[in-house]
Amino acid sequence: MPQSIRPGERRVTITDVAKAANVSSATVSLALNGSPRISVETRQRVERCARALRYQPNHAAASLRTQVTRTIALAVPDIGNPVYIEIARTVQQIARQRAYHLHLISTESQPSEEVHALETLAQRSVDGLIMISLHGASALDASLREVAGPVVIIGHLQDVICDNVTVASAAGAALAIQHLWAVGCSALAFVNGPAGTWPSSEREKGVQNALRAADQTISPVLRAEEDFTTEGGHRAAQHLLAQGVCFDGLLCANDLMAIGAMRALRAHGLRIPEDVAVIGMDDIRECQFTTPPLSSVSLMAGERGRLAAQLLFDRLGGDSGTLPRQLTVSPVLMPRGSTTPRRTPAARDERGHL
Amino acid sequence: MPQSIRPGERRVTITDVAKAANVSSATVSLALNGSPRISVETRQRVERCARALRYQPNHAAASLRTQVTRTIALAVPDIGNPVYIEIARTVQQIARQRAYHLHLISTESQPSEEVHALETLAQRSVDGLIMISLHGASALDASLREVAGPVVIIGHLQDVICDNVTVASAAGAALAIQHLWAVGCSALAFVNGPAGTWPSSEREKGVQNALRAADQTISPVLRAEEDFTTEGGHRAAQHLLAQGVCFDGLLCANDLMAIGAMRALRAHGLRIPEDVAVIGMDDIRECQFTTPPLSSVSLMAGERGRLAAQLLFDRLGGDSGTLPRQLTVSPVLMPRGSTTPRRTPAARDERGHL
DNA sequence: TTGAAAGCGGTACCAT
DNA sequence: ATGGTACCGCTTTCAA
Repeated sequence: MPQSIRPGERRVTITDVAKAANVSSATVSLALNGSPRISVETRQRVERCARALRYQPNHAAASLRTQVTRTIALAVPDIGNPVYIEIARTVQQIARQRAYHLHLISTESQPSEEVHALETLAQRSVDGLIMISLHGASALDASLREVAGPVVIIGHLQDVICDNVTVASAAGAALAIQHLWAVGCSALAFVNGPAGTWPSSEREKGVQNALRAADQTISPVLRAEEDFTTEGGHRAAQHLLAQGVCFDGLLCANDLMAIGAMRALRAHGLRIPEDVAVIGMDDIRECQFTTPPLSSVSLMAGERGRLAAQLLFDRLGGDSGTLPRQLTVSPVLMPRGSTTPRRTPAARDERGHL
Repeated sequence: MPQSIRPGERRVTITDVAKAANVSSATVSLALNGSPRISVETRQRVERCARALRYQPNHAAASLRTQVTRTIALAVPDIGNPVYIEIARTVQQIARQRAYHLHLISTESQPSEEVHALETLAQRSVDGLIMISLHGASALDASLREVAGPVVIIGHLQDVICDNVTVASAAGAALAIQHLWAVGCSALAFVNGPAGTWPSSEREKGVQNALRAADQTISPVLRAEEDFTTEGGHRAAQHLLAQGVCFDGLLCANDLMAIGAMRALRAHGLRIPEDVAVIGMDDIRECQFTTPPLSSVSLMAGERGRLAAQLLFDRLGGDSGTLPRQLTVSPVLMPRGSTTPRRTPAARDERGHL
């Protein structure tokens, strides 16, 4: 007969439940885990006792024995960037579906923190890891080769030594440049992210490709390197303006920077899109709420998260033998108010940024 | 002599290190944990061997033995809301300082998920928990009373049965209303959040108080209940407009809603702040990047995170006997472009929202 | 200063 | 269908 005992200090264990239900601890374990080898009657009695005693299985004990934690980790470079939050939501959702916990880690893009994240795998804190890395994972290469469990990298990989999901961001940048031309821009500026990161060099490459592919004579493209934040974009645009650079179309390496840049441009008396058309990349939700709404190139964040989670759970599902797989998603142009075509293409000459 | 062995499948344990270093596993444990009772010489040898074998302590085993995980959890209602991210960053930072891991959980405001978060405590997955709850924790009351470890609630608590930090959001709402009057508004509208949540009822109360306290005759205050998202604010504003409601000042229950509302107002041909002054609450970073910049009432998110973490770590530091403490922070008005005073107060009569 | 051994709380094998 | 019991890998007495 189960009775509602309030135990003092000691935690209630499987043994307590066993005693209360007059069975062995082994039986309790089987019953609570829904083994078919236990009679319905016994299972129900055990369940009642467990509930009455408010039994909660000790996670550490179980995972020590089973070598499984039912937890995965997601390491992002910056928890303040909405695009990673987007990925986190998707991954979280899929993890929940599979009854896994999600450990969210913000690495602040520091390699030491990234290595630390990989170590949680070795320490058996988590069963698998999805990591978003901006360094082309080159710094992680060594750690990655000896890693102690399934890892999926979102981002670029020197060699494909583990599953990874990328986006054709060079193509995305080209898409953006072409769009700026299409809406009537002729003098383009390009605010890139920090040098040495893979996203930055890919975007650079995409811009170059677009220029080469264009029939028209090459318009001057200017660059300013800043970090991937709103403040970075703001500073970069101010810098461009201070140098007296003349442009009527601006591509920023991501939306956060574009939002910062728009603010700087407007503070400088420039109208968007009449004087300068602005486009970002990522297509974060905020794009819809700026004035004017910010055009962007979607880098399919949610989709990348979904694919990464899928790859990871494939591995966790036992598919550990097969070779690393690489998935690449294609960017999609999202034109909005910040790049609406000039009504009067001829009026372009009137522009000026003062 | 340590040698760089590449073990096959089996994980390398403390025993492997012990063998390699010709000591017992106990000694390895002591040495690696920096016990002073181990000779320097031995410690260094052990450390060399551990490194050579790439030994990583098994977290489950250690925490099973010590009953400590060095992990805390933070449960937020919605990971998509920047204000919770702000709190998460602060908590993360403090946790890192103390060499604790942070488990971030998004409850989507579902009581079942909140209870689940509490259970991770009982399961010994984490040592402590900070939870942001909108329900006034009344649904959690029962679970909270029997909780198996230190908990800090950010938000309202029916009875102060555990540490908690709140913000005087009623006072904040009053602050906002007074500000709208101060800048020359006379007909106010108020878009509140979902009914039944503590933040909503507090804001309502604050608005009422401000009205009562005002000498002037009471201006009509209108309300629309929506959820705490940009979309919610957008819908609410559209609704107000569609009903032909006349107002020149708008308070939204949070910034996300205010941003959505501004978009709807502008789409309706209204100028901000000339036709309608708009103010939100929370003071999220995005406020600075809207057009015009959104006035807000800071609810001190970062500060609340910091205090909560502090309370929690006090408990984890052994201070478990003392009574629950309750901390309340005061809101701060952050006036920006969306509520700049009318140049010509008389011109108010000209306003109209079509 | 170091080693032997007893757990921590489950799970899973092997009996019965 | 159930019970006995040997682990999982580490920490921590207690002895030597």
